[in-house]
Amino acid sequence: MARQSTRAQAPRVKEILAALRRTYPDAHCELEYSNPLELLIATILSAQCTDKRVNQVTRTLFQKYRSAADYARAPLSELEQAIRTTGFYKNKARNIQACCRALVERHGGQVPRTMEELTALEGVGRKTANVVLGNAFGLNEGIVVDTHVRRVARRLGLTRQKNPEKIEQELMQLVPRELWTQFSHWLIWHGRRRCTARKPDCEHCELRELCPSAGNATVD
DNA sequence: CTCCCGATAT
DNA sequence: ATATCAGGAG
Repeated sequence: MARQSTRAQAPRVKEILAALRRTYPDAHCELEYSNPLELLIATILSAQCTDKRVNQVTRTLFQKYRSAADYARAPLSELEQAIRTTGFYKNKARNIQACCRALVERHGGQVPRTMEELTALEGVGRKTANVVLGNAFGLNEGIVVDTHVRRVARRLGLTRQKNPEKIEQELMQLVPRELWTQFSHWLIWHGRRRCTARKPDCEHCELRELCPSAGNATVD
């Protein structure tokens, strides 16, 4: 049987967007930052780690390292220890340093504002680039597809894809561009508060009547 | 596909 | 004990 076209999905998508807006009117980036560089570093640290822990680490990290040059010249072992509790700390420390050295050498110590320049940085893929573009610069260049967006979008039947880039392409066809950044926040908030990975709370879910997985959210 | 990896909820 | 957490690179 044919899967539903994006055109056939359109009315249901509008209802889902309205319900998300109604349920999470204050959804926002929960990583704490005060400039684009801090958001870039926080997002690199957020891989397979809770925002809560990232914020715990960055609160002190951002006092010690204030510019790309600060990370670029720091002893690697010192950087590793400072971020150790976020996990994957050797990769993350190496990526942050290489990334910041590239910022100093190619971008005058500033964070670039294009997808191409961002994803050319070490440790920065489309997900991290979309977080920075959308939240630090207010640019809707794409849709953040993290573990929550992937799981919730699949459970809601908005995509059947598993590859994050294919999921992003399909979601971009379904959601108006001016909502891309908010849409990511809505799905992430929903993924954390209701549609959790291990024990989704379908009984109290505000999207229950719009969700094909309600009651048996077996999709990962 | 595998590897990287500590902290926490279940 | 084990799954999961705002992924990316080889």
